[in-house]
Amino acid sequence: MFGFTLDGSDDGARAGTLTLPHGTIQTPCFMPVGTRGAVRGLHPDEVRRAGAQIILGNTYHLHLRPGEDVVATMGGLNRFAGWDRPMLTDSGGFQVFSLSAMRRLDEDGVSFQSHIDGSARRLTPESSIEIQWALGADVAMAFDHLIPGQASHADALDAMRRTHRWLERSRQRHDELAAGDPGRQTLWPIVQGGTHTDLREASLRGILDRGDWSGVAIGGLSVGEPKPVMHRVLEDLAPHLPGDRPRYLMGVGFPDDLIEGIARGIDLFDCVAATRNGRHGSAWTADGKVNVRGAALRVDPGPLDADCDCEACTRFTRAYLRHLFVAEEQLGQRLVSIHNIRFLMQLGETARARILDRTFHAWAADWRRRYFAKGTA
RNA sequence: GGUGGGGUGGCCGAGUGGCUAAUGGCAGCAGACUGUAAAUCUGCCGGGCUACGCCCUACGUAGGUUCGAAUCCUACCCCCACCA
Repeated sequence: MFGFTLDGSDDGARAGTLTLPHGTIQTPCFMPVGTRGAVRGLHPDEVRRAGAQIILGNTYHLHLRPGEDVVATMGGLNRFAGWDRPMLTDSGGFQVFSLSAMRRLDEDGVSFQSHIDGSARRLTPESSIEIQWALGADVAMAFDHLIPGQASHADALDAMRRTHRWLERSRQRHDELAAGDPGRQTLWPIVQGGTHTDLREASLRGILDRGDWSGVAIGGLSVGEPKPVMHRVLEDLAPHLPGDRPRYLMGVGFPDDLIEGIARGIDLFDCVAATRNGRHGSAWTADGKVNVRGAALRVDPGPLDADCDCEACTRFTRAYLRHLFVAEEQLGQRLVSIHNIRFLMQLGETARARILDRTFHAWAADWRRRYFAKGTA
């Protein structure tokens, strides 16, 4: 039910096939984020046509609204959201980080003050797993503690150890729930440890000591640390990660992050930037970023990205997309979101092909040169 | 024709003697965004410079009062409301 086969590799870069209850996924692959059970602004068919193979949901947000009981009653997250392919739910661990101003952390778990109505909400490793089980995604994530990229060794150590303890509890609860239905959902652990090599390795060791996981996630990156540091962490980790399991770099990234991640053995990515930046009028192209609201596009008859096959690029001009943004028509936000998702999906698809014919690194070098040439990325 | 109100930077609109190149908002321009508290946020926005400072031009027009005026006075032009 949960499998991963390596279809090919090219000096560290990997191409694989991940099997999940709702379908298979060809990697490397970007996963669009649908925090509240919807990829912001988009119809599931649009997300699918952009090439998405799997999307995310979020434990904290779906727990607050509509509540996992509602989702479970309505047949689970897939049916509820009209998405019949694989899904993954984040544990709420990221909200411990992003909502740090309105939560209190203790050893047992985290107490939030709801960002919606101020009410008290509590997440523990056990409750996060219970919520995720009720939501019913193919992959559940362990409840982790991530910290800013500048965190000290001491703080990173503390958070890493807590993540270990919480992983133990997450796994136990998940085992209990999955005992009666082992093919329903798998649980993935998350490597923490900040920017510190010894902690990253210790984190991974602690994870591998605690079970035989069907996938391993790397978290706590792209949270304020310089990009070269993230690259170094990935390089530190690569030799120690199980070769026959998918590797998921959480919360990353931008196009160049996908290239760098893939080059260092990452198989899966997720990031809100494709849709958020899309809504904000920033589009990715092979030649770097394009500010869709910019005056330069006023009468530009060309497509956003000449090499892209998305619904925005094959049908509309840059001038029209700019007009939609200037006029604040929602269609603009949707089209650029679609484009950005498609752009990252295409990146994964092309990288996969290049890995399989073992020309990935040369291709990546060309890609970087072109992407950064104009200095807009 | 009379009475009253008003004319401020691309637009709307504060400001009623110095701290005003002039609050705000809009429009315009540029930028940010990485497991989504984000259809959000930030910066610029009269002109010119040997620019973290200086110089010019500016609050309907023309004069005047004053050390100093968008702010006070006079005349004129225009707009609005009401009365004839």
